[in-house]
Amino acid sequence: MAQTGTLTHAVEEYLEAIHRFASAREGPTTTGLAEHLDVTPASVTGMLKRLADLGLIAYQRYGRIRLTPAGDRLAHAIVRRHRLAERLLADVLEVPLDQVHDEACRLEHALSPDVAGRIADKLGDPELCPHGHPIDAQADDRTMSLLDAPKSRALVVVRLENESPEVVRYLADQKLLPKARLKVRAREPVGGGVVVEVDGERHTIGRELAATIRVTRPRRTSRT
Amino acid sequence: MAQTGTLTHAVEEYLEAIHRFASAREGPTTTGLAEHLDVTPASVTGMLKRLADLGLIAYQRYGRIRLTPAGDRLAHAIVRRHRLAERLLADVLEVPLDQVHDEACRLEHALSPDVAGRIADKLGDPELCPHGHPIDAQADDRTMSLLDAPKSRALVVVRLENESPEVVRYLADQKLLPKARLKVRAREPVGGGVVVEVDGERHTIGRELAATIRVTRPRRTSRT
DNA sequence: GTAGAATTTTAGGCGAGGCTAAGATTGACG
DNA sequence: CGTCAATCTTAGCCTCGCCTAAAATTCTAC
Ligand SMILES: [Mn+2]
Ligand SMILES: [Mn+2]
Ligand SMILES: [Mn+2]
Ligand SMILES: [Mn+2]
Repeated sequence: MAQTGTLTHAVEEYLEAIHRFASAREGPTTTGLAEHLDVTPASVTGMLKRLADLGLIAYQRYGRIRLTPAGDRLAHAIVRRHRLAERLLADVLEVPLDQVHDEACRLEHALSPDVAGRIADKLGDPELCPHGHPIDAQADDRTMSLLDAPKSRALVVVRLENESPEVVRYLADQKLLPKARLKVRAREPVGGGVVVEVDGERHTIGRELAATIRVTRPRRTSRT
Repeated sequence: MAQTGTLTHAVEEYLEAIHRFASAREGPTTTGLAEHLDVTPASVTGMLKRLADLGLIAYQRYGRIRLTPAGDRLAHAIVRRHRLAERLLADVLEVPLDQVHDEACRLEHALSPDVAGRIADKLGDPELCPHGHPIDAQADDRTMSLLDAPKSRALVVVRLENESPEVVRYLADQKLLPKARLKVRAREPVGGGVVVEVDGERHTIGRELAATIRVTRPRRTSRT
């Protein structure tokens, strides 16, 4: 059983990745993790064994990958540090949004619980990271994927599941960052994209990308 | 020849340590580095070889350890990130001074040049770390060790060469942090300490500790 | 149900960076 | 100058985390 302070960066990175897949309701797979972490599937298998030995995941060969309660607790702590780091970078240091994720992904391993707490204090216990992910409790999720969203209804972007620099930069150009208001105008048939209207303009978002954008009907309270 | 982004944390940590010894006019030694880094002398020898292969230090068995120009440039960059991190922790996040060094010692490896630059911007290009070490150029050093300081003259603490939590906490208690004004009142004979008067009170500082406190005659401009 | 494709795991290997124990070198001192 | 303690290096070993190539398993389609 692993102790909080004793995890290597690699172990933390795997826990974080597994947690992300699970949160996105996507079963973590060997290949998926390999792509996400930019290592080979063989390396993932090796680490999965080690994580299982540490009691952080439940797993047997060729089987499902799931965090144990202990692994989940640790993963949450890591993701929390990541998101607090993102807020510090974005709000205090004014790092451009598309770089924020990658920078935080290194910082998260260097933040002590104490410093993380001080960041939260300093920023007034923010609820969301700059991409719209909750920093603390996962709460119940009333969002839907942009891919599944109904046509012609007012919608708000809640969060971006894909935080890579290219995606964030692209969506920033389209004004599709969290809090952006939009409507789905059309859906192109057979594998085509989603036509959205945002800020008076229409763009087409490809299926794969649309699937990673979570939206909701606007909350009455959020109309500033 | 090593590239900036390609250094491992361990290599960075050794460069930093070697740089610290050199800055403190103390020749870096295998044993000294081993103690500082909390590894065995044998491990240090192994790493020294690797650093020599990388062209970062000039060194041959049983010989002097010196940074090459390339190693020195990298070491400076690392130490600069360390001290900027310290200022961020101390000034923005209000981390207690005695913890600041250790936290920064992990953060320094996770800061990109871009983020380091933004910290410097945000803080208005600070000149000193919270322990009194210069963040950029080393400039000429007019300080002396408290151990060598003349009796009965007004002195100011410039910096603490030893930034460990115990030392910083102890000196904070004695009000001997940078900018503190003091006078040497006496020197105990044979290995004894230095009796200083600070803030109206007298304390005795042991030889070893006194040697790590750098002081100077007060600059006329610094009398606020 | 089975062939072929996709996925996953094993086997074997490597470099980084530690360790211990043992040997080499240096240097201090009588 | 020689001896002995301190310092430093070598030798041999270990774990972590990655790799490639090959084998095993599962999934998909017919
Ligand atoms: Mn990460
Ligand atoms: Mn985020
Ligand atoms: Mn460090
Ligand atoms: Mn400092």
